[in-house]
Amino acid sequence: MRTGRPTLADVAARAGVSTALASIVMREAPGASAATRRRVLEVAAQLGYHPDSRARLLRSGRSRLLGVVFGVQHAYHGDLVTGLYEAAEDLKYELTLSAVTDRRDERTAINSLLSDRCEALIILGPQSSTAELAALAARIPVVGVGRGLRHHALDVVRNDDVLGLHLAVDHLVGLGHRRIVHIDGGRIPGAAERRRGYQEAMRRHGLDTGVRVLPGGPTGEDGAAATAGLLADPPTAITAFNDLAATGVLDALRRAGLTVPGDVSVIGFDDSRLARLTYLDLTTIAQDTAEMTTLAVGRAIDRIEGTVVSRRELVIPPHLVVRGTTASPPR
Amino acid sequence: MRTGRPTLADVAARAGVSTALASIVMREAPGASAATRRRVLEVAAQLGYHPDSRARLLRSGRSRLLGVVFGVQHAYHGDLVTGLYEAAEDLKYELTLSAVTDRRDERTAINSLLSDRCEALIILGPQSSTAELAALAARIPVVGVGRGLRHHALDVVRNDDVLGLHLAVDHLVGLGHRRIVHIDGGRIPGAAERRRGYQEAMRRHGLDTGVRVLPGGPTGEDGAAATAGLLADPPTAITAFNDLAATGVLDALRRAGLTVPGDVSVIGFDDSRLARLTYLDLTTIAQDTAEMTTLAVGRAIDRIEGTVVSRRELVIPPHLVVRGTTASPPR
DNA sequence: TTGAAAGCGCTAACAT
DNA sequence: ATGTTAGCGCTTTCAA
Repeated sequence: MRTGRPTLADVAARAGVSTALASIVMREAPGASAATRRRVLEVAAQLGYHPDSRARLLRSGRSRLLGVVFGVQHAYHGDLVTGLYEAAEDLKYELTLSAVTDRRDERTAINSLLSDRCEALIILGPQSSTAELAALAARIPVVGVGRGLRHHALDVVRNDDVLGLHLAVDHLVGLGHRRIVHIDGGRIPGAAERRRGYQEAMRRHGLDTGVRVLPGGPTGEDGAAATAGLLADPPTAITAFNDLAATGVLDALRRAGLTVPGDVSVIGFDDSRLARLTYLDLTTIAQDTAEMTTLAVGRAIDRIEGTVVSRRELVIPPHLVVRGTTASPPR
Repeated sequence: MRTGRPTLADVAARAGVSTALASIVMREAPGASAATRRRVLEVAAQLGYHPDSRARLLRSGRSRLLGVVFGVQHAYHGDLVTGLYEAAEDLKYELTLSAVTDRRDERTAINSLLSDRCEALIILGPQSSTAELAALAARIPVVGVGRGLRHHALDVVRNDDVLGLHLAVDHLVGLGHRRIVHIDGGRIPGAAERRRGYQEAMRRHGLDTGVRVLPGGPTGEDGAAATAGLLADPPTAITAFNDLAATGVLDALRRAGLTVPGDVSVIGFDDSRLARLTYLDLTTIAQDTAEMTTLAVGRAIDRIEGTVVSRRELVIPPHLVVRGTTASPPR
């Protein structure tokens, strides 16, 4: 039984070359003959050799590592991580993931990344205070994704939540709705912007007097509870803070004997997996995930490489996804 | 402006001690006076020093790192990763995550972990062939989670899918159902076991002649399609391969004018977030996530530390979660 | 309790 | 094209 894993020295010895030469081969750097290259690679495969990334990075000074903090429970973060991998790969950087869970907070996740010598941090749905993140940014580039962070030292890539609700309201008004209610997200990041987007769009359509915002929250229960208060005099359309809340809205409406979209139209927000279920078939607002991840990685690398960048906050327009929960109002 | 991040040498110099002593303090190892400890820690905080985990691990030989391969898009993997973090923390090991995405395959994910010098691999829902994993296991302990892998070199922690369907059928029979249909998962891992569990349980209740397995799959569409074939002569209860398929079943039933659970009872499998939505309120079979993750980490560490282990496959009993989609059959 | 020195596995600079 | 040497930042002897 072998005690350790093979090192570059093992490979070099067995191939009858110096470690430096073996290193050149493993790195696919120029400066080795085809024959040597072949032999070294063969021995490496035979020995099951994998370069030690820690030694490699330790020596070469740079890690070309992008640290990503994400909520492993957030379905949407999964989509974002997928996009980040693609964007990073194209630019020859690698990702190191650090999860936030119920018992592992963002600080812990960040510290672990710092010890991994990442060259920049991409934080999905940052929860730390702006001050904390700004302090961090003094030592390493920090890019927040999804939540607005107003600070001159922080880069942010986020969805245009205001526009999202403009699109939702425009769609509904286009269908003929005038009595449109917004169910709020409370103090959840993004809620204020969505609320404002709703109000602005309503005014733009001359529906100032119809503006009606109900207190709500991000969960299905929040959506259902808010809807309960609506049943006495139901509107013809409801914009929910997010898809999950929208499911609560749908549930409450149907339990009350109202049909969707026959009696009431409903729009969610996020285009989560949930919305795509044929079972729900929810009209919703989709964030441009690919664009956001590409920009986040690009921005992180710009910072690392000292590229001068003008705008610190990148706001990405979402788009409307029409499915089965919106239609013209009953007449 | 400083060019790099502070090293242990920087901290040591500034605190007026040797790096060896500073190292002792940073590692919380015994052998430094309280005064020294305080001073070093203070300087470290002041400098924003974070130990370089690469150098640290390189030198100390061991990494105490557990590599975790997971599907970043799989909601359930999120639950598992959360559990793994907790289990590892308790045992003083750390986790390194490597995601599988549409464009990043399991092999890539594993190789990256190998280069990180993890001491064991925990693979959630392994997709590689048993042969491939067995070859890997010759070099590093491999623990598969969730999917059965029959090989003497591989450790596996998985849910008892057979028992899961026993529980489902027992529950339905207890409610008075006799006409119970199972919608199959096709070639998805676990489908064969669930099918067998259904058949066994039906026979155990003397319902041999009522055994009816419909071809299906893991998606909502699969569930809906299978249900369509049932509408001419609907059973009083349906066990679906998983929660997602169950949503398709519910949708198809309700569209056909049948009520759940009034006319037909439905049981899912997984207790995913989906099932817990008040909107769905799906009776389902829950895997014991905490138990599985604890055992997976324990088993990985047993292998690393050479503890002798008898059983290579650990099969964890799931439990029934009764919600709103099951009731007594119509009379 | 503290310090000096060696070296983990690798890459980079310089030789040949 | 290939080899030699030094050293990344840390931990680990070993000695003081």
